Parts: sequence; structure tokens; C-alpha cells
Amino acid sequence: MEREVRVRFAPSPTGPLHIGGVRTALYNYLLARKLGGTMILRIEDTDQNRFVPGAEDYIRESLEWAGIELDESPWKGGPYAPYRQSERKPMYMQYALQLVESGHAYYAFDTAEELEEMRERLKAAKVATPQYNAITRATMKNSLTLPEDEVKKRLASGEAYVIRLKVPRKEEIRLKDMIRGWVMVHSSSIDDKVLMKSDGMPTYHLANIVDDHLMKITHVIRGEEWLPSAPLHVLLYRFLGWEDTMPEFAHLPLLLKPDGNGKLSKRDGDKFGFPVFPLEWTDPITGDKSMGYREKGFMPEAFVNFLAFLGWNPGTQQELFTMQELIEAFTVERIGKSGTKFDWQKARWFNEQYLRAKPDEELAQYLLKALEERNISCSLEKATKISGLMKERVTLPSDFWNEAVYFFEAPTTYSEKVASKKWNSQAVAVFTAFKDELGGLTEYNAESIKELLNTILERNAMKIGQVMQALRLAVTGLEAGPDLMQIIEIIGAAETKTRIEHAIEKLAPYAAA
RNA sequence: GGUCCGUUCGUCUAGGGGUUAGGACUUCAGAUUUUCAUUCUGGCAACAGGGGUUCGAUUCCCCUACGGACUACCA
Repeated sequence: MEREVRVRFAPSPTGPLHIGGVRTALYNYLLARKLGGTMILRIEDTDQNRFVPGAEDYIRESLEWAGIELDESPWKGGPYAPYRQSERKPMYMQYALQLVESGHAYYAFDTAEELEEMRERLKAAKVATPQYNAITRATMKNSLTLPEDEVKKRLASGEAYVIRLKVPRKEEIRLKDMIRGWVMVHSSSIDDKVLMKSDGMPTYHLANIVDDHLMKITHVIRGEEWLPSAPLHVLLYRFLGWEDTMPEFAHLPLLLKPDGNGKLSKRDGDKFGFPVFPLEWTDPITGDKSMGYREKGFMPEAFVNFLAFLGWNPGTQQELFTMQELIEAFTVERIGKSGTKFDWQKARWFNEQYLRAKPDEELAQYLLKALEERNISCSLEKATKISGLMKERVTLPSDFWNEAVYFFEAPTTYSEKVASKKWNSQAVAVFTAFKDELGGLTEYNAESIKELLNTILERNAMKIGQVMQALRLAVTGLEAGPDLMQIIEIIGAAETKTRIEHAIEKLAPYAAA
């Protein structure tokens, strides 16, 4: 009984998709592609109260950016459309009614106050888990306790009601999870979950089973937070008569906070100083901004590679994977069982690796963009050269500008440390000759510049190590950076001359000392 | 509280009845370099605890501890 593999990612549009969600989507995608199956996205918007404008677009854009392709989705359509549960609303009631008719569900008329009262009562009676279940339902207002004609009357009068699942009192429910193996839960620990809400919408529990069945889903990969309700879902498949085509389940370990307490949440981004969302998000109500990996300058390939390794590994020493390689290497069996703490350092490391693998000319685009924003003109050739010099020392694309400002702007301040240690009259003598002769070079490049410097040093009976730091100081104002001769080549003879002259003037007190 | 899930270096993890318990990130030291970074070499660093089973347990079983999730007419 080999069915065509169909997996789905089913987020609800209640806010920005967080990286845990992206990882879930990624694993679904990897499995689908690995097995030649279909990747489906379904929007779970059965809670109208929690709808957040823009969230759906955010989900689409995030997945697109990450390179997770959808074969069927609300935006693309597909053979099982619609792919928004709100648009599928008319489909659910019949299944709920089917369950009522077969005796596996019932109508309940209890008000919110009555439910609250019941819970309070049970709590007072020291019941461990106050819930609407096989025992307590006998004391509530539902079609199990009310006379039949009373129920009909209430229904006919349009009174608000919900449909609840009639969970068996004593039954061992077994569930096979691809990651955890057999999980056993007793039905007495599950309450009579609401299937249809009083607003006519199904709850997640009903909707996801109905849709997964109708959409012929074969594998459900979702977060571990769903594990406790998975037995309930098994029950639903059974009562609906769909047990033989029930999908396989895989519950992913959670993404945890770096300090090891609880799952990674929205607020952690600000707290720890790294993004927890793929894209920047502005809360439509509060206007609060949350940073995103894309805006931070992460490359989608690095982001995906890093995410894939949060809870999964190929079992080899290889760490850098393209999406295609991930697809080939991915297996559910190699997903870990335990929660994974988020490691920002490692995330940065992945981005560095990807950055360094890029050709200089491509990296130059980041620099060019930063320059454009500041109205500084620069040729592609020059930007490419600078990028090549900088690539070993950047983590994020923004570093290209941050670390290379001195290529475009003369220093206004000088490192005090180097000035006091290395700036002296002998060095100044060398630089004075150096800057004057620089313009006379027939061939102007890093090599000839170095040659010139060496010649002058020889004349003064000095060694290169005695002046390099000071020269760097004069040209860049800094104490560290890439090869200085290359910098001087890129900056040009005239500009270098000006900078040295300026430095000699400004640093005169040090030379005198 | 109850139910369920989990626990190998600080972090991500490999491994699996007998191993010097391996790698990566971080960190430290050395080498190279005009500096810093890179690179290279090397170092520190782990099987939560207690019982079993076994000739032998980090690995299998149980208990404890700790961590986490869930416990809504939210997903």
C-alpha cells in the first residue's frame, strides 16, 4: 500500500512565523522532496479572533525567501483547494454530525460561566485534572443528559452549542511516532474536546484531521507541543473510519532558549540580541518591530543550513549543505529527540562560511548598496577588490561597509594606543619621503608600493616592522586591518599623500615626545 | 498538581554492551603575518544520580533528580 507522499505545513496566521515554524516547514519540505512527494501549505485560520493582518503574507514571503517551495497552497491553488480552513468551513460540520450519529460525539450547551463553575467545583474537590470528560459530562448540559426533545428544541431555537468528542472512559490509546516510537496514553487523561465551536467553526483538532484526510496527507511533521493531543487525533481517525489511511506522525523536538529555560519565544530576540524571525515584522497594532534574519543580512542558504542542523544531523562530518544536498541526506530517523538550545554563535559561523564561499564580485554588491545609501560612488572593480580584502573578516554583509569605511573616508581620529607607541620622528621622516615619492611610481600597485617603502627604509637603516603600524595609523586611523599595501593601492597615491600629511600634522605631539 | 516527552563536553551533536567516547561552535595556547582577522597545530572540556541485567554498562531495564511540552469554544 504505497501511497504518493503528501506532506503539509499548516501554520496559523496569528503573527509572524517564527524560526521554529520555518524549521518545521523545512523538514516537511525536505521529506517531500526526498521522497518525490508533494509539499502542501494549509492555512489554519479557524480562530477568527486571533487573525492578524499581514501574517499570511509574512508566511508566504518567509518560505519563499528560505527557498521552501510549495506545490499546493492558498496562493497557488491545487487539486484539493481551498487551502484556507476558513474557506473550507462548510466541509466540517458533516463530519462532526457523522460522529454525533455514530455516538462518538454529542451536543453541549454549557455556557462559559457554567464551564468555569464546573472547573472551580472540581478544583475545590481536589480533583487532579478538572476536565469535561466521561465522568463530568453526566453533570453538564448536553445531549447525553438532556431529554431528546429538549435537545431538539434547543437546537431548533438557535441556541448556541458546541459539539464535543465523546472520549471513551477506559482505553489505552497507542500512537506510533516516527521519532519517539510507541507512545501510550490512557483515554481517561483526555477530555471531551470541542470539535465544533459555537461560531460554527471547527477547532484545530477536527479541522486538521478532516483536512489531512481529504488532502490525502501521508506524513504529519509538527512540533512536539502537539504530542499530548496526538492520541486524541488517533481517536478521531478511528471514529471517522479513516484509521487505515491515517498519516504517520513525527513530533519534532522544540527549539529552546539559549539559557535553557523554555521554548524560544518572540521576546527572546530582544533579550539575547538575535532574530527569532526569518523576516522583519512590524506588529500592526503596537507598531513594535522585530528583527529578521533577512534584514540582518543572513543569506537564505546559511539560514536554512543552520536551521536544518537544529535537531537533525546527517551522521557524517559534513556541515555545509546546499538545499539539494539536504534533500538527499535527510531522513526522519536522524532527527533527534531532545530539545535544542538556540546557538547564535553557530548561526553566525554558518553565515561566515557562506559569505566566504561567494565570489568577490558578488560580495561587492553588498558594499555597493551600502555606498549607494550614503551617496558615495564607487566602481564595481574597486568594490570587488575591497570585498576580496574584507571577506575573511566579515560575518554579516553590513560588515563590508562597517569595516571598510576608511577606503572612502579619511580618518578623523587616530588610535591613541598606536600613536603613543609607534608614532615617532624617524617614522615621520620615512613617511615624508614615502608620500612624496608615491606619485612618481611608474607602476602603481601593492608590490611596487612595498618596494618603494622598503627602499626608503633602507636609506634610513630601518626595518619594515618599525613603521608599519604607524603607517596604517596614518592611512586608516586604526590599529588593525587587511594588507596595508593593498589598501594604499586602492586608495590611490594622491589620497594617501593627503592622509599622511594630515596625520603628520595631527600627530606631531607624539613625534616630538 | 496531572499526563506525556526528554537528559553524551558551555552549546549543537556522533557513537553504542568491551572505544584513548569522535567532530563542529565557543574558549585557551603556539605557529604564520606589517597589525587584526584568516589559516594551521595543539590544549581544556561530556556519558545527571542510584539500583538492577551482564564476565563487562555511557549504551538495555527500573527508580530518582532535573529540564521541557501540554493541561481553552487557541492553534
